Amino acid sequence: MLHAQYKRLLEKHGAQGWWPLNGQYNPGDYSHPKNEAQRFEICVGAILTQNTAWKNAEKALKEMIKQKLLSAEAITESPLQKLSAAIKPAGYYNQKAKKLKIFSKFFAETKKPEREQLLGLWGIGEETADSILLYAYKQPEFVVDAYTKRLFKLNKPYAEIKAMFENALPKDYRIYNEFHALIVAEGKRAAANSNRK
DNA sequence: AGCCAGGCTACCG
DNA sequence: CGGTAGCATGGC
Repeated sequence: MLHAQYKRLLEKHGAQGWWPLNGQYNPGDYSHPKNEAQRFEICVGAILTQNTAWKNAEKALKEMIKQKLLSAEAITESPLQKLSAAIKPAGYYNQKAKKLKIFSKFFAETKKPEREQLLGLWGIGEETADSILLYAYKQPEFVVDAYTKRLFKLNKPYAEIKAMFENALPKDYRIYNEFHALIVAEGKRAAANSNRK
Protein backbone atom coordinates (compact mmCIF):
# COMPACT_ATOMS: atom_id res chain seq x y z
CA MET A 1 0.00 0.00 0.00
CA LEU A 2 1.35 3.35 -1.02
CA HIS A 3 0.45 5.19 2.15
CA ALA A 4 2.56 2.72 4.11
CA GLN A 5 5.45 3.38 1.73
CA TYR A 6 5.01 7.06 2.40
CA LYS A 7 5.29 6.55 6.13
CA ARG A 8 8.30 4.30 5.70
CA LEU A 9 10.16 6.85 3.59
CA LEU A 10 9.23 9.66 5.95
CA GLU A 11 10.69 7.78 8.89
CA LYS A 12 13.75 6.87 6.93
CA HIS A 13 14.61 10.28 5.47
CA GLY A 14 12.66 12.75 7.55
CA ALA A 15 10.70 15.71 6.16
CA GLN A 16 12.42 17.16 3.10
CA GLY A 17 11.27 20.76 3.31
CA TRP A 18 10.45 21.22 -0.36
CA TRP A 19 10.38 23.40 -2.37
CA PRO A 20 13.83 24.88 -1.65
CA LEU A 21 13.70 28.69 -1.80
CA ASN A 22 16.94 30.58 -2.25
CA GLY A 23 18.80 27.38 -1.41
CA GLN A 24 16.84 26.98 1.80
CA TYR A 25 14.85 23.86 2.75
CA ASN A 26 12.14 24.09 5.43
CA PRO A 27 11.38 20.62 6.77
CA GLY A 28 7.86 20.23 8.06
CA ASP A 29 6.82 23.72 7.00
CA TYR A 30 4.27 23.61 4.19
CA SER A 31 3.38 27.30 4.30
CA HIS A 32 5.49 28.37 1.33
CA PRO A 33 5.25 30.14 -1.01
CA LYS A 34 4.48 33.13 1.17
CA ASN A 35 4.36 35.68 -1.63
CA GLU A 36 4.33 36.03 -5.39
CA ALA A 37 8.12 36.29 -5.60
CA GLN A 38 8.56 32.92 -3.91
CA ARG A 39 5.81 31.48 -6.05
CA PHE A 40 7.58 32.63 -9.17
CA GLU A 41 10.91 31.30 -7.97
CA ILE A 42 9.40 27.84 -7.59
CA CYS A 43 8.00 27.93 -11.12
CA VAL A 44 11.34 29.00 -12.56
CA GLY A 45 13.10 26.27 -10.60
CA ALA A 46 10.66 23.69 -11.93
CA ILE A 47 11.53 24.67 -15.50
CA LEU A 48 15.28 24.94 -14.91
CA THR A 49 15.53 21.51 -13.33
CA GLN A 50 13.96 19.68 -16.27
CA ASN A 51 16.17 16.64 -16.85
CA THR A 52 18.85 18.47 -14.91
CA ALA A 53 20.47 17.97 -11.52
CA TRP A 54 19.05 20.43 -9.00
CA LYS A 55 22.55 21.67 -8.21
CA ASN A 56 22.87 22.97 -11.74
CA ALA A 57 19.42 24.53 -11.71
CA GLU A 58 20.41 26.24 -8.46
CA LYS A 59 23.50 27.76 -10.03
CA ALA A 60 21.32 29.22 -12.74
CA LEU A 61 18.88 30.59 -10.14
CA LYS A 62 21.70 32.25 -8.24
CA GLU A 63 22.97 33.87 -11.39
CA MET A 64 19.46 35.10 -12.18
CA ILE A 65 19.22 36.68 -8.74
CA LYS A 66 22.62 38.29 -9.19
CA GLN A 67 21.54 39.77 -12.51
CA LYS A 68 18.11 40.74 -11.14
CA LEU A 69 16.39 38.44 -13.59
CA LEU A 70 14.25 36.48 -11.17
CA SER A 71 10.88 38.08 -11.81
CA ALA A 72 8.31 37.75 -14.56
CA GLU A 73 8.78 41.39 -15.52
CA ALA A 74 12.59 41.18 -15.65
CA ILE A 75 12.50 38.03 -17.75
CA THR A 76 9.99 39.50 -20.14
CA GLU A 77 12.09 42.62 -20.59
CA SER A 78 15.46 40.88 -20.76
CA PRO A 79 17.05 40.15 -24.12
CA LEU A 80 16.89 36.43 -24.81
CA GLN A 81 20.68 36.36 -25.12
CA LYS A 82 21.24 37.75 -21.66
CA LEU A 83 18.77 35.33 -20.13
CA SER A 84 20.17 32.24 -21.81
CA ALA A 85 23.71 33.23 -20.80
CA ALA A 86 22.62 33.62 -17.17
CA ILE A 87 21.01 30.17 -16.98
CA LYS A 88 23.78 28.38 -18.82
CA PRO A 89 24.72 26.05 -15.90
CA ALA A 90 21.24 24.51 -16.03
CA GLY A 91 21.87 23.09 -19.50
CA TYR A 92 19.53 23.29 -22.52
CA TYR A 93 19.84 27.01 -21.95
CA ASN A 94 18.47 28.10 -25.31
CA GLN A 95 15.29 26.11 -24.86
CA LYS A 96 14.93 26.98 -21.21
CA ALA A 97 15.37 30.70 -21.81
CA LYS A 98 12.54 30.52 -24.31
CA LYS A 99 10.43 28.52 -21.88
CA LEU A 100 11.02 31.09 -19.14
CA LYS A 101 9.96 33.91 -21.44
CA ILE A 102 6.76 32.16 -22.41
CA PHE A 103 5.97 31.17 -18.85
CA SER A 104 6.72 34.63 -17.45
CA LYS A 105 4.23 36.28 -19.74
CA PHE A 106 1.63 33.71 -18.71
CA PHE A 107 2.45 34.11 -15.02
CA ALA A 108 2.00 37.88 -15.18
CA GLU A 109 -1.46 37.63 -16.66
CA THR A 110 -2.80 34.62 -14.75
CA LYS A 111 -3.77 34.61 -11.11
CA LYS A 112 -4.27 30.88 -10.66
CA PRO A 113 -3.48 28.61 -13.60
CA GLU A 114 -5.47 25.57 -14.63
CA ARG A 115 -3.52 22.41 -15.42
CA GLU A 116 -4.69 22.50 -19.02
CA GLN A 117 -3.49 26.06 -19.39
CA LEU A 118 -0.03 25.13 -18.17
CA LEU A 119 0.11 22.13 -20.47
CA GLY A 120 -0.79 24.40 -23.36
CA LEU A 121 2.38 26.42 -22.84
CA TRP A 122 5.39 25.45 -24.91
CA GLY A 123 7.94 23.87 -22.59
CA ILE A 124 5.57 22.79 -19.83
CA GLY A 125 4.81 19.09 -19.77
CA GLU A 126 2.92 17.01 -17.23
CA GLU A 127 5.57 16.79 -14.56
CA THR A 128 6.45 20.47 -14.69
CA ALA A 129 2.78 21.45 -14.67
CA ASP A 130 2.10 19.30 -11.62
CA SER A 131 5.23 20.56 -9.87
CA ILE A 132 4.09 24.12 -10.39
CA LEU A 133 0.54 23.40 -9.24
CA LEU A 134 1.65 21.42 -6.21
CA TYR A 135 4.64 23.38 -4.97
CA ALA A 136 3.86 26.90 -6.15
CA TYR A 137 0.05 26.84 -5.82
CA LYS A 138 -0.48 24.19 -3.12
CA GLN A 139 -2.88 22.27 -5.32
CA PRO A 140 -3.23 18.52 -4.64
CA GLU A 141 -1.64 17.33 -7.89
CA PHE A 142 0.70 14.39 -7.46
CA VAL A 143 4.01 14.77 -9.29
CA VAL A 144 5.32 11.74 -11.15
CA ASP A 145 8.94 11.74 -12.22
CA ALA A 146 11.65 9.35 -13.37
CA TYR A 147 12.41 8.34 -9.77
CA THR A 148 8.76 7.48 -9.15
CA LYS A 149 8.65 5.13 -12.11
CA ARG A 150 11.99 3.57 -11.25
CA LEU A 151 11.41 3.14 -7.55
CA PHE A 152 7.98 1.55 -7.88
CA LYS A 153 8.83 -0.18 -11.18
CA LEU A 154 5.94 1.48 -12.97
CA ASN A 155 6.17 1.38 -16.72
CA LYS A 156 2.87 3.09 -17.45
CA PRO A 157 1.63 6.38 -18.83
CA TYR A 158 2.03 9.41 -16.60
CA ALA A 159 -1.71 9.84 -16.04
CA GLU A 160 -2.15 6.29 -14.79
CA ILE A 161 0.64 6.52 -12.26
CA LYS A 162 -0.57 9.89 -11.08
CA ALA A 163 -4.10 8.55 -10.58
CA MET A 164 -2.77 5.54 -8.75
CA PHE A 165 -1.01 7.70 -6.16
CA GLU A 166 -3.84 10.18 -5.86
CA ASN A 167 -6.38 7.41 -5.28
CA ALA A 168 -4.25 5.80 -2.61
CA LEU A 169 -3.53 8.97 -0.62
CA PRO A 170 -5.55 11.56 1.26
CA LYS A 171 -6.16 14.51 -1.07
CA ASP A 172 -3.77 16.75 0.85
CA TYR A 173 -1.17 18.87 -0.90
CA ARG A 174 1.15 18.55 2.08
CA ILE A 175 1.27 14.77 1.70
CA TYR A 176 1.77 14.99 -2.06
CA ASN A 177 4.51 17.53 -1.43
CA GLU A 178 6.35 15.37 1.07
CA PHE A 179 5.87 12.08 -0.73
CA HIS A 180 7.28 13.27 -4.02
CA ALA A 181 10.25 14.87 -2.25
CA LEU A 182 10.85 11.64 -0.35
CA ILE A 183 10.75 9.62 -3.54
CA VAL A 184 13.44 11.88 -4.98
CA ALA A 185 15.50 11.54 -1.80
CA GLU A 186 15.21 7.76 -1.92
CA GLY A 187 15.92 7.72 -5.65
CA LYS A 188 19.07 9.76 -5.22
CA ARG A 189 20.30 7.51 -2.44
CA ALA A 190 19.65 4.43 -4.58
CA ALA A 191 21.63 5.95 -7.45
CA ALA A 192 24.51 6.81 -5.12
CA ASN A 193 24.60 3.26 -3.81
CA SER A 194 24.70 1.63 -7.21
CA ASN A 195 27.52 3.95 -8.25
CA ARG A 196 29.92 2.97 -5.54
CA LYS A 197 30.28 -0.69 -6.17
C1' DA B 1 36.27 9.70 -18.27
C1' DG B 2 31.85 8.59 -19.24
C1' DC B 3 27.19 8.56 -17.57
C1' DC B 4 23.27 10.96 -16.32
C1' DA B 5 20.40 14.55 -13.72
C1' DG B 6 13.75 16.53 -9.92
C1' DG B 7 11.77 16.56 -19.11
C1' DC B 8 9.87 18.34 -23.29
C1' DT B 9 9.28 18.96 -28.18
C1' DA B 10 9.43 17.56 -32.83
C1' DC B 11 9.50 14.25 -35.92
C1' DC B 12 9.53 9.51 -37.48
C1' DG B 13 7.18 5.17 -38.92
C1' DC C 1 -0.75 6.75 -31.83
C1' DG C 2 4.12 4.82 -29.40
C1' DG C 3 8.98 5.37 -29.85
C1' DT C 4 13.16 8.32 -29.95
C1' DA C 5 16.87 11.94 -31.30
C1' DG C 6 18.08 16.39 -29.85
C1' DC C 7 18.75 19.74 -26.51
C1' DA C 8 23.80 21.04 -22.89
C1' DT C 9 26.03 21.76 -18.53
C1' DG C 10 28.42 20.16 -14.45
C1' DG C 11 28.95 16.58 -10.67
C1' DC C 12 30.44 12.29 -9.48
